[in-house]
Amino acid sequence: MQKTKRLLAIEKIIGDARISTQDELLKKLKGKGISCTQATLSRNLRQLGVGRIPDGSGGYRYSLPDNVRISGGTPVKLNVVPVIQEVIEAKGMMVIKTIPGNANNTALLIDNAGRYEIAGTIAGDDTILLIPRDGISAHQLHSCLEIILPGLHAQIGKK
Amino acid sequence: MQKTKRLLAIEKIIGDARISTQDELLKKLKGKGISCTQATLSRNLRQLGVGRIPDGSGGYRYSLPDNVRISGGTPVKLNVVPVIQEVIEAKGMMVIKTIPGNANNTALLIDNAGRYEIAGTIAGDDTILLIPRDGISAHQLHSCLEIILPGLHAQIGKK
DNA sequence: TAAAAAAATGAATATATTTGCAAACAAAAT
DNA sequence: ATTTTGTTTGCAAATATATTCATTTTTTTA
Repeated sequence: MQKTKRLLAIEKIIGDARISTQDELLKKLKGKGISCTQATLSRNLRQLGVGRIPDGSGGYRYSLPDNVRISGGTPVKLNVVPVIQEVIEAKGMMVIKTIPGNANNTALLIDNAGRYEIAGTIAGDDTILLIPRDGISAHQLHSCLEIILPGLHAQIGKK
Repeated sequence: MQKTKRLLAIEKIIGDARISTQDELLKKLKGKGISCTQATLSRNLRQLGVGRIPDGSGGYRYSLPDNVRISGGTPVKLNVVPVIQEVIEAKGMMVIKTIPGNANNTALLIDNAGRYEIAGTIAGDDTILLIPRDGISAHQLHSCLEIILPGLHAQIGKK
């Protein structure tokens, strides 16, 4: 599944650099060993919800949707991350433990991110089952979660 | 100064309707007695900081920058808005009543919007206290809430 | 108020993005 | 394993958007 990898790479690039045309993005991808046509990028960008907005200095830049913005974007969601206690992989899925009563909040946040990689979530009181789409690797899933909850892994288990 | 009037009209139209091309916008403007060429719109849109983002259903729509978004901006978040029952002002703060068990979800959503106007929120089971920053007027607070939860006021109390 | 400078505009054109369609590929069903 | 169904992709064409240049309009300055 080449597409998944490409989608992730696109988000990474757009989050990190100021990209103003699809051809520019195309070259960056090539630099990472990923190749496709501009037409495909057009479709992918739409699927990812990536917008094109004035950059304030006469040009345009592509911009991740609000709930996916990575680096220079929105700050870490401090209210949410601390509620997560543990992340466990099982059966190709992911089990997320939260402090009591917070599974729903957190699952909602994950759902709202609208990630391609995630087929769905089921939340109890303090446990979420996160079901990845077929073909998504554990690594990809981790990257994806890290995007939704920046700093997640660094914080788990720390007090 | 024809331009100023046009810029204002553009913001209004884009805030209220789902516009997906500049030609479409051109026609709406004509309907309001304002006429210019597509080239001018292209320049104006950039100047206004208006972006073009996927609308979630296969198309694109123009979108006001975050700090200008007015009425019909982002689509209603169906998971959350229907849970709000009532909004009451008290002591310069705002009390939001939800259906039972949903105060946390909703407060979380508000917190995540990362609005400057809001100093913080406290949520019980079905009630949220929203504390505005000093110097924020009731009107500003309302506008701000309307941005986070578009259509909020229109929906309260209905059904 | 007239002259000079700056900003705004339209027409035409260049550039960029999206889409229809057919082929390649992958997944599901038989 | 083979057929069927659905998804992804590239190519070429269609649309949409941005820009150049000449001109007009507005603002500033003298």
